[in-house]
Amino acid sequence: MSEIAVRLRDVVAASDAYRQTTARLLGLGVPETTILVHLLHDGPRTPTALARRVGVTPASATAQLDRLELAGHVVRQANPRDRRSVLVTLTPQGRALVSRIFAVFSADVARGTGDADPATVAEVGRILDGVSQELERRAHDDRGMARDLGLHSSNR
Amino acid sequence: MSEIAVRLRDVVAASDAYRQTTARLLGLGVPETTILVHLLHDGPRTPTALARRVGVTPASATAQLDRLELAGHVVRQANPRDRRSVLVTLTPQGRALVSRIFAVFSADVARGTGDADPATVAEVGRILDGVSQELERRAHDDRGMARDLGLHSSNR
DNA sequence: ACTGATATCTCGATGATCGAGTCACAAGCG
DNA sequence: CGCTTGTGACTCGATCATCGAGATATCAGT
Repeated sequence: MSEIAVRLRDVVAASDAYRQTTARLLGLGVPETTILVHLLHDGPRTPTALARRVGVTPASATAQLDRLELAGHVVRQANPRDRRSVLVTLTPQGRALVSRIFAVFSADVARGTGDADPATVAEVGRILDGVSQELERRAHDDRGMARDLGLHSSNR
Repeated sequence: MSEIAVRLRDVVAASDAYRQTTARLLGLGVPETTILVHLLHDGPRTPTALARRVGVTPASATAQLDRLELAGHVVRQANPRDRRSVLVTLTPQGRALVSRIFAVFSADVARGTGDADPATVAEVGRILDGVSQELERRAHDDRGMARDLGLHSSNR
């Protein structure tokens, strides 16, 4: 149980280093690269939604998207459903780039998992899914987190 | 195989949000909190070693350690083995704080794993261990990463 | 002793990020 | 239909963390 937590800590630390290296080699920032990956898997999104996903303010997302757009990786399109908002979509070039990024990551992960049998791999996937959902849920539960961390005062 | 990579992406994304929330509630930055966790599990370390672990320059580590020291979470001690360097160690208060942080994280992870049987959990731990080692190794292999990402130009 | 490498810190400058304010549009109300 | 409230994106000024380079001290090997 705590075994898994320790391993996860190491995986997250390794992922940090991995993402930094990837972003540096591509000449991008880590948040920008994270945005690209989210766009690949989630489809077109508004700047505000991306900002929430990456954990920055919408003001920062504007600047990051400016950089990505200047580099030709994304474009802003009008949102037919809501004329206030903008849909950020990957360009073919951006899609090709992030596909390559994720393919390399997938290959590295597969190399790391070794030769586990498919049933075990499926089980691991199920467990990881539960963990990510729980962590995501907790990350937005300020009240509960503050309580469990032993903080009496509420916000900021 | 790619199944695991997708799950890991979600786990890392959730961890990002989780760490941001934790740091914010504690009145610390994410890098500072990361330093505390590393100190808990790895024992006293030099500023340079911590900087490498967290992925910042030693100059930034100096400022982060200043903040942590000011808050009373760590102290700098002379290194008997090398008088150039400094050993950063947790204060009792800092140790208590980061223990609480990790205990909460562990509980959340355990809640996320659900009621998997011990054998499966052990297998998951083994696989995660392999993945973190592979990612760590790759993160420091600029040459190979650049090649696999399809970049001809070498450095920076 | 000397040389090159390493560790830490300081300092100035750069740059990203944030908060507040602005404008445009949406949705719900009477 | 007007009116009000809420939401989305952007701009701007200011702040703050981070970086690169330099200075100092120490180590290790010749």
